[in-house]
Amino acid sequence: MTFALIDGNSFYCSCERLFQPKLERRPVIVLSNNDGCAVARTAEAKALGIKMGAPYFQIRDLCERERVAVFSSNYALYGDISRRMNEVYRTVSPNVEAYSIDETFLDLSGFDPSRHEEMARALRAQIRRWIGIPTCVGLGPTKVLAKVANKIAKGDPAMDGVCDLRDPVARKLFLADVPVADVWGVGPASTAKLLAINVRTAADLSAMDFRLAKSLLSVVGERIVMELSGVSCMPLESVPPTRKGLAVTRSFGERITTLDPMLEAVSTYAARAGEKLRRYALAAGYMTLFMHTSRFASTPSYSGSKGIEFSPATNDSRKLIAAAQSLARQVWREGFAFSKAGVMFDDLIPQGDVARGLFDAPDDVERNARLMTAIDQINQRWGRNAAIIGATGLRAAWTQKFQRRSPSFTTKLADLPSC
DNA sequence: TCTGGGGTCCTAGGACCC
DNA sequence: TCTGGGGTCCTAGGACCC
Repeated sequence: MTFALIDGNSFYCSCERLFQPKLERRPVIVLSNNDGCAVARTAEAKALGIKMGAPYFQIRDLCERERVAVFSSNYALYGDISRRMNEVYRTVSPNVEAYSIDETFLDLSGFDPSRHEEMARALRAQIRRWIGIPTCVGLGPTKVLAKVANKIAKGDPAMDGVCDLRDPVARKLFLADVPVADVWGVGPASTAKLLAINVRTAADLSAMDFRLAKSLLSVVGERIVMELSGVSCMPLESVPPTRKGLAVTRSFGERITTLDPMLEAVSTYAARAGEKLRRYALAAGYMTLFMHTSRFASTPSYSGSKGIEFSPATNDSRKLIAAAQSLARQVWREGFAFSKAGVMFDDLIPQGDVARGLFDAPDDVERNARLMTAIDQINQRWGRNAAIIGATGLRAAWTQKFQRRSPSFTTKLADLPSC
């Protein structure tokens, strides 16, 4: 087996640079929703000491002083660029797994092994030329090793964007320099356990007795050890598995202290979740609503949630909104400043499998589905919120802040770049 | 006083990912 | 003043069964 993992360098930042080439050498960061934290940083920004997840208010002065270009996140743009990159990958091989918005695994096993590295370099050059995004590629006999290889390529400019860990001898040397915390699947809790028994590097971990790994880190750890030692046990998933849950949750732009705006917010989230469900042709059998105060605030804290079953399962926004409002009234407590709320859906089934409710006339089911389709089409054509269902909110104080959003260069006609 | 030995299913919570 | 928004998988433990 040979896996390649290709991903965009500082992906969100690179997307922002695409249309503003003058940013090419400047530090760039992209903020999370609500302009909360730094979630993407270019090499120049990392060099300034800006950490992943750093709250923006803590680094604002630094950013101004160092002329860091700061952007609110623009997921419409990043999603569109991501889609184009995957189109290019698929011209190389149909055996492609789009793992995340900026990472894709390719299975190169069908090609001549002596050409794998050359293919990786060619693909990288092609993405740079056609789409403009700089990338790195990791090659390995397993997914975990391809991930490690990719990380090594990122950290060492001398590798020119490609690291090949297929050869076991070379691999041993490379892995000895990789901290165990940098291995895919090894988080803070596992790192602490491993360091406690003196397993410090990826090489140490790959040499670990896999029964010990299992007792310490469960089957997840066992799999990682096997993959690191070159035994593939994580197959390429070219068909995405059916999703199990779906959520719409948001922090508020301003704290919510009264019930009405809360009802408005959760109704809006429920409507958005309805759109998502219909886009995937799914219906939900269970809904959970939650709201909580800020975990950073010193004011009184409260966190509450409550669920409700839908029988039959539904994706009708009006039912979702009614349920969200009813749950929100039950969870609501006076006297708190809420910072976030959300709706989550489980027990998802294909829309076509929904049993008709006992009291629904056959025509109703059809009619309701047509109404939802119509709303979705209007919103798709005329923009989100062109058609809304009563009680969902639009420009309220609680909506999020995106003060530094770039234009939607590729997905909105009005934002098309001009010269 | 002594009080079996399995199964299965479900859920909550932890850990990890980007 | 200001701290994201999604997901998945695994395990432990309780409920329940015979």
